[in-house]
Amino acid sequence: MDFVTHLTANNIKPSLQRIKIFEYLYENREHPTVDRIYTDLVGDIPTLSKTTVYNTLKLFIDNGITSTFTIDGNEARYDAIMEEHAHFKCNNCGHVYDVEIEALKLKFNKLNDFQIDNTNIYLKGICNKCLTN
Amino acid sequence: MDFVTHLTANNIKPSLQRIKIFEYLYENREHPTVDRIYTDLVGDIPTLSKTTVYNTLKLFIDNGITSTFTIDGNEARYDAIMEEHAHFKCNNCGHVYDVEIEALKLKFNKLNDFQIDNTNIYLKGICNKCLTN
DNA sequence: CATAGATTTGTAATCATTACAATTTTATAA
DNA sequence: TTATAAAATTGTAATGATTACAAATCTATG
Repeated sequence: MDFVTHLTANNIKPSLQRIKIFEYLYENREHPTVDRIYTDLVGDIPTLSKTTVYNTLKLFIDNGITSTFTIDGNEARYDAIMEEHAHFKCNNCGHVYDVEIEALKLKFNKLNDFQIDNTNIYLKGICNKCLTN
Repeated sequence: MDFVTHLTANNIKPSLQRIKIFEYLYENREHPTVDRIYTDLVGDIPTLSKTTVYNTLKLFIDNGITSTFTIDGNEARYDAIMEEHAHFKCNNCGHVYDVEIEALKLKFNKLNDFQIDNTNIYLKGICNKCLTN
């Protein structure tokens, strides 16, 4: 993945901050919060501002290379992966898993006359690791 | 629906505030926010405090007679209906629809070894009314 | 090199939610 | 009934994520 090319291809001028933030999102699949992104990157980019992180993520979302969702209505979380998938949060260990969903379109066929642009699925429960321990 | 009985049956002492708030939720299926609930009820109960609305909704949720979800990660919304259903928000008119989902369990069978306690599905797009106008 | 425009930054404001202590109400016991 | 404890309600202040905004910095172009 060439981040500069990816940004440019999506009409985003590849500044240092933008490259680093997208790189972080792409390599860190833990659905980081703004605070986490900022904390982890400010070592690399000492002048980094949290506002820049917000601005940049908004830009990414507007240009379709990042998605956002919230867990329990708290802080927003970000994801560079655009393939549609669900999230599962373990109520025991707190980890958030990505969950593949294949028959997504099929399921909501009853909404024939609705145009579904965006699907957000968020599951909660206990993960397999916690269940077997 | 006898609200006093319903509250009592769920281990909630039926105070005036609790009855009124649950009644409001039950009769108003527009997924109201805390602010909306407060604003609409403070006429009835002039001493009502927004903190009470928060406390009461938390109590309802803990006792399983109300569910909560968020739209676009903004304010929390509340729902007295406990049957599992999805929400669809029209990006044009802003209305939030309830969407029935039948094969809910089926869909996530791949997560065989995960225990799914809670499913939250949130769709966005354009509703049929807006499409035909 | 100079200037305009874009980007980044820091600070202050906003807004939903929570913490917490005081007040009021309700239930229980003498 | 009255006194007292417990529960519920309330108001105010604090928290924390996000946004607004203006100043500072950087980049590209003539």
